[in-house]
Amino acid sequence: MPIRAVRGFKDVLPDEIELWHRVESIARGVFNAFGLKEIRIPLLEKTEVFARSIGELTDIVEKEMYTFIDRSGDSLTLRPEATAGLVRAVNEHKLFAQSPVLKLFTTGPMFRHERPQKGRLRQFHQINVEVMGTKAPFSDTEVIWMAWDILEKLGLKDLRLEINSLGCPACMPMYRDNLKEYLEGVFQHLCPDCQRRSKINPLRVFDCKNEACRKIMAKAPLNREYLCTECADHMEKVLAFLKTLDIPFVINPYLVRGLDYYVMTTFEIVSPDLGAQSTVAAGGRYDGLLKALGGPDLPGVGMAIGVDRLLLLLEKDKKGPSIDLFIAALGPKAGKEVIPWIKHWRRQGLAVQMSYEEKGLKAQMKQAGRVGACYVLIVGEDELDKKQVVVRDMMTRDQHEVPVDDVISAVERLVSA
RNA sequence: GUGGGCGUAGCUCAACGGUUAGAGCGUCGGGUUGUGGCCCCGAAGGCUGUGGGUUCGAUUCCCAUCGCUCACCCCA
Repeated sequence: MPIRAVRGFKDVLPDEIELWHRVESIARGVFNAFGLKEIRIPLLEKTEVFARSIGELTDIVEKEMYTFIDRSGDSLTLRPEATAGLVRAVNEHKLFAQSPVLKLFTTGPMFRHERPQKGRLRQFHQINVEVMGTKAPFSDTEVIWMAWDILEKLGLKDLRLEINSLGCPACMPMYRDNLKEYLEGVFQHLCPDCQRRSKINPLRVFDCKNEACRKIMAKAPLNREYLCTECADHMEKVLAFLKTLDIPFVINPYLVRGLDYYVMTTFEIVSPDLGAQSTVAAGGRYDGLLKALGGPDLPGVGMAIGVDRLLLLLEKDKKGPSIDLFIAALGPKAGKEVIPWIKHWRRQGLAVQMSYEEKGLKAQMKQAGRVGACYVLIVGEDELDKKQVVVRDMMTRDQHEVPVDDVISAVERLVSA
């Protein structure tokens, strides 16, 4: 049995890499337009970074983290998400002292020990955006806008933006208490799952697929009735900006985030083509997070795009590899003669290949075709005797002779044309 | 963690319980002794995931195990 990759960890093979580059380059373009700067942070953090921010009682912290004790006895964790570590970094380097508003992005792998399924890997990749230092509703909208823009530029169809306000520390507890009270009243009528949920994460009961639970929850109190005027006002402005930008949305009063630090605006962008794990991008506001990690009381809003899920939605276009020039050298003498030329062309940045093995011309032509060579240079004993080499255009199948002394510039002219 | 589906060539898949487990694609070679793609011919490539059991005989049926996958849960 050959050694396999770890469960839930996937290789990105050469055939797929072009898609990754496409996603990354479009995202970078958008971030540049929105004035974001990139930050790169470690994959490993002290466990408390996540425990204190995500929430001790969340599934992520309770049963999904890759946590271990290292050789010096510290409890470390492979990051299950980016925001906590990023906020830690911002705090540690006092980046908020440089400018009142920080607009940052980062990309990379996250790790959660879940059962793998479609759109859910144990190592998965996110593109993260964080805007810190402002409570302005427009910053919420801008974060959503970036996610929407990237997905749209990638040509995704049928996306749905769902949005909700969770309320702030002033009004959220009021709603939670009321909901809990309601759930306690109907407790024995709920399914076992919901009985559990009602204690741990009461909002999740709204998501239950059980018919009886749904009926019960249809009469449950809704959070929008409990939003304080500040939160309601904030939400209204965020939505108004979305309308101005022609970004369609639906309000989903049951939308919850799985991380404790979220307040007020929360959103998801879902695709109908993804199966059960349909969220391509999601995010929200986390005003208390910096403070919770021992920093100043600065607000923040952010989002994450699930890159692996996004890639499931993109068409793989199968245009194979392509290089500028393939050199078919026949015989050991030609093989040697050609090396200084290759050195020169590669220095110029041309993509040049030749066969490692001494093979017949037919085999080399075949290889040239496979690697997608635009031109083939045929160099054999005959050519060297005549001081002429043959240049073949693989598209038109035309070929002509070029003097050996002129070959370097002749090829450069052809390729640049 | 729980449940369903599936494990046969590098890939996609065939094979009523019955000879030597096949095909397409890909790879390599030949047809063309120095010219790619199309065509024709040929070759290499398999412990049928693994271990037990039933049977005269198992890729096929049963059990276990491992892996993949989808869903629950949860989330990007």
